[in-house]
Amino acid sequence: MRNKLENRDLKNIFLFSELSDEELDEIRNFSHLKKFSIGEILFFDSEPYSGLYCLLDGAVKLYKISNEGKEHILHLIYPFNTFAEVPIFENYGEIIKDKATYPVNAMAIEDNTEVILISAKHLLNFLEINSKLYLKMLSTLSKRLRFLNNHIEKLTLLDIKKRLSKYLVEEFEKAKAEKEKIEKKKGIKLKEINSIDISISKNDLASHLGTILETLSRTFKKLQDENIVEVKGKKIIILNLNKLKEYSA
Amino acid sequence: MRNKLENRDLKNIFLFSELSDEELDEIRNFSHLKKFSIGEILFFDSEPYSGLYCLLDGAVKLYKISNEGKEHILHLIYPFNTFAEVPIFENYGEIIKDKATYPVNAMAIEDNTEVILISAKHLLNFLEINSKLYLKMLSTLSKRLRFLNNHIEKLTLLDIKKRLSKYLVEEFEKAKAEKEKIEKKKGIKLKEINSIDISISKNDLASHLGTILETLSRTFKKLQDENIVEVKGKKIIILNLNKLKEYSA
DNA sequence: ATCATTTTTTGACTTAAGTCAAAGTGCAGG
DNA sequence: CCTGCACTTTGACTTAAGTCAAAAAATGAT
Repeated sequence: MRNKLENRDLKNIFLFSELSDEELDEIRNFSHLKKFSIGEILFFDSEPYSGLYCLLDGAVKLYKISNEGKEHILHLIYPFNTFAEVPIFENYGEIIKDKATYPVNAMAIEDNTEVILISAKHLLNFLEINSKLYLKMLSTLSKRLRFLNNHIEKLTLLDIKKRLSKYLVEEFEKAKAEKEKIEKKKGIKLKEINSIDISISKNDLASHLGTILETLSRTFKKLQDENIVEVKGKKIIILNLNKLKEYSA
Repeated sequence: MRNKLENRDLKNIFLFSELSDEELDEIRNFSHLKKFSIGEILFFDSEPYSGLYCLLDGAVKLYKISNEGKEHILHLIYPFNTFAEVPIFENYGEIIKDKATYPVNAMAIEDNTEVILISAKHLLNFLEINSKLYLKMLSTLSKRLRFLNNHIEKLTLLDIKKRLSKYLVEEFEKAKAEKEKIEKKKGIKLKEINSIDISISKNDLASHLGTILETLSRTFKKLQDENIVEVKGKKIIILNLNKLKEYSA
């Protein structure tokens, strides 16, 4: 629980990771901390743009909603990632005219979600002087582009069983990488990972995979019937990783 | 038909539009012209990355293919646009190690498609010295991100009738904007536009809208039966723009 | 523990879109 | 102006996924 924004909060953010304390002080001058409870809206799409967000704690979903109320989650954001950068650069110059809008809706999906809101105008000025940050920003946007590419590929070319399989494999790899990172850092050996903890609601997972809760439930059941996974609420035990990889290929 | 790359070719490209002749000469030093016939592949996804492309003439589709051979077109590229920028910045540093790959497949969809291939390493060096280009690059990527956002929104939240309606409205608006641009430039008055010429094959259009040819055909028929459009081969006459906009909202 | 509320699963049914095959149309080249 | 090939439309059928409703399970407060 933060009451005040500190430099060490900013240090964790890729974009700012190599800045000096003086530079971080400057960033803090045009940033401020905001807190949200689960379900609260950070911003709506089409809302006038106010600035870049960094997530410090909790989780945020970036999503679109159709006229009929159908939702699709484009991104799930976890701590130390930035989001809503696009309007800063899209029509540079226009941001000054306050005509820019957010490209998506953003909602906190955990309690005690803490974010920093960074003024777009000030950041743009800061970047101009600290041009080494441009490459970091370009890297962030490029990675996001590749992510969306892959996301579209999954949505349009794979059926739901394959999409879910792929999601599970990816989450599993992430968890393994995380484990190895901790092992290296602390020099200890942790026990082998054989399951995934789904941190979001099943509803949100369905929406991210481009389907609905019922279909997700049935798809989990299929994988379970084939002895590929075992579903224990939000814990998914991986029984046959190879088969899962086969499906997601 | 170009035999040699000239500075005036580069002038039309947003990224290079404000460079001096000396700077353009430099760019040309690490770029070269390539020509493709319809159906020829510029690059495959997963192929080692060689550099950024700019389209000078013709048209290119950027697409993904599933194991089963299903295709989805993510982008249609028209002259003076750049593509395949992502790998340059994604993991900066890694590009030197030649490990980067293209994120999509690219195929020429018109004869006499002419592109420039710009060496990634050299461009990266050039940008470092001409850092004013960073913002242009950020703008390009940001626009592409918004485009992909909208693309995903359409694919996941709209049915095919709405997707086609939206596509038609967008193409119509584009054609009108183009007309007005010419009118302003030449100071003349052109006759009102009431139709769209679809420049790509119906198959490619279907693939871009996330469907197949037969479904596209049936959907055109529905719009025609409602007296909203009239389909004359590749010419789509817009009979009721308001209704079309209503559908695509 | 018990009850109420939320979340998840299951069942029966509908529907949008895909598949496969055949018929129709148009257009390029001789 | 024909002929052949490619593109497009139409028809009959299948299928994956969505809808609606009810049952079951999990969660959490008292």
